[in-house]
Amino acid sequence: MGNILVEGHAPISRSASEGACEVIRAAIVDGRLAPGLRLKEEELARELGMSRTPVREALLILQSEGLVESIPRRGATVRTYAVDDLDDTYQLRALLEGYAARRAASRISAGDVARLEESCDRFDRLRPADDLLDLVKENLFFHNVILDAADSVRLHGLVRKVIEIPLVYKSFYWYSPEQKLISQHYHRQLTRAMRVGDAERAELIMKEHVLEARDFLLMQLQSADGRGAA
Amino acid sequence: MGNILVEGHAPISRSASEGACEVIRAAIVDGRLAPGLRLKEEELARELGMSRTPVREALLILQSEGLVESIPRRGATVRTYAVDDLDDTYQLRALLEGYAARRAASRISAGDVARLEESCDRFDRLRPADDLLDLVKENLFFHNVILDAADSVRLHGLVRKVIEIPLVYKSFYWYSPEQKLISQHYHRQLTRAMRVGDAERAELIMKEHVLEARDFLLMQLQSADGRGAA
DNA sequence: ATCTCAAATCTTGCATATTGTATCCTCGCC
DNA sequence: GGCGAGGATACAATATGCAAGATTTGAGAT
Repeated sequence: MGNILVEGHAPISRSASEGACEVIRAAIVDGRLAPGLRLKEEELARELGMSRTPVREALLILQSEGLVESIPRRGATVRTYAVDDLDDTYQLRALLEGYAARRAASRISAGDVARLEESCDRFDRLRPADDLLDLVKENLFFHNVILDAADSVRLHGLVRKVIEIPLVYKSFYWYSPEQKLISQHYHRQLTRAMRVGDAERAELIMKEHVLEARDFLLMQLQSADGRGAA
Repeated sequence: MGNILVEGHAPISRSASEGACEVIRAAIVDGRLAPGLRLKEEELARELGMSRTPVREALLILQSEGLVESIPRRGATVRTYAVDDLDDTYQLRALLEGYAARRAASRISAGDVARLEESCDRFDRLRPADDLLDLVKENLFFHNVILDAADSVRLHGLVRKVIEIPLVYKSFYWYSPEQKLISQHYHRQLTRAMRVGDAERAELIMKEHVLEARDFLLMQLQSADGRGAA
């Protein structure tokens, strides 16, 4: 690998381990490190300009986050997901994010509602043709505001654990302009439910929103032929 | 600490890190390592008969599991829970275990139903006076069977992350014979719902079961005076 | 007697060395 | 010519060593 890890921005993090963890996580999530790729400690250490120890620690953390699989004595690889797994994951995500939306609806501040509306506006203006990553990020931002408004550190952690999945498995979604429109709609509806504090409705919409994303994703993956694991 | 870590049974685990992890986790969960206690790498390493490296890795894993807190350059401590935190945790547990019960009801095998019934029988025979730990473990076993029957690795992982809380915070529950009777009842009802495959009912009962546990626990903690964090 | 500042000590964080194990390759044997 | 044993190799797992940072303790001053 040709030093795809080191990006422009300076390493803000205090400890080398955390730095390594962030860099590797980012690389996995946005696809620079492809699922299934072998992660050799020494190689990563060399690229990151540190010794193997902090790399080991980073891999350990990523493993417990579920982004990395590690076979004893054989090293670590970027986790691959089977279709079943994705199904499972998205159902959990629907459950948890639905709950988050319900909680958020009765706690959210006016400021956060405004933030949601701004996000919707930005979302409207984005074109899939422009940059897929922007869409993904805006979507993430929207969901994050709700998650924060739910005001439960534990819930936040759990959801993160469930939604942090390599981009490969997500970007399919946004290729379709109709899907983007539908998401736009759901985001607007969610924002409305939040504004008026309708918790039940918020939960319902969020669940459906996530489950539709799952359906679409699974459809894409299946039609992209029978190879379940990517 | 006077070697409270090394228990009788031989270390089955292959790697030293995993072994350390299991031993320390067990010690935390069943209270031999009290919440708030400082965990010094060298001390643990000495007691476990290994070097600091695997201990470090174990602590890292336990940290991501939420059982230990670690301040950079200041070391790790056994995590303490505030009352708010417990509330939060139990609500999530209700959500997740409720979902698990729902899934399990429509998938569970006859063998697992039998296992649930046996667990109920054993539970009936236990007296709080005997050994609190037995009660806690039997309860854990019951919930685990359902969790397994839900047949979702991810869900299992999430629940584990949420229910693995030092025993200190749980044992209160069983001090009261009435609470034990009520739990017994819910376990029986859950088993019945599982047997007939009533998913909605199973979810409902499980949620109520967990939420009542929360209520009782919070009541106990609050009446045990205002010291929220133990 | 108490407060403050500094040195000594303790502890973590990272690096490097060593060991152990699994895989692969090669050479000899069948 | 194919197959298996033994060695070479690559890599992870653990140990050890060293430096930087935090905490504590003690001496001096107020």
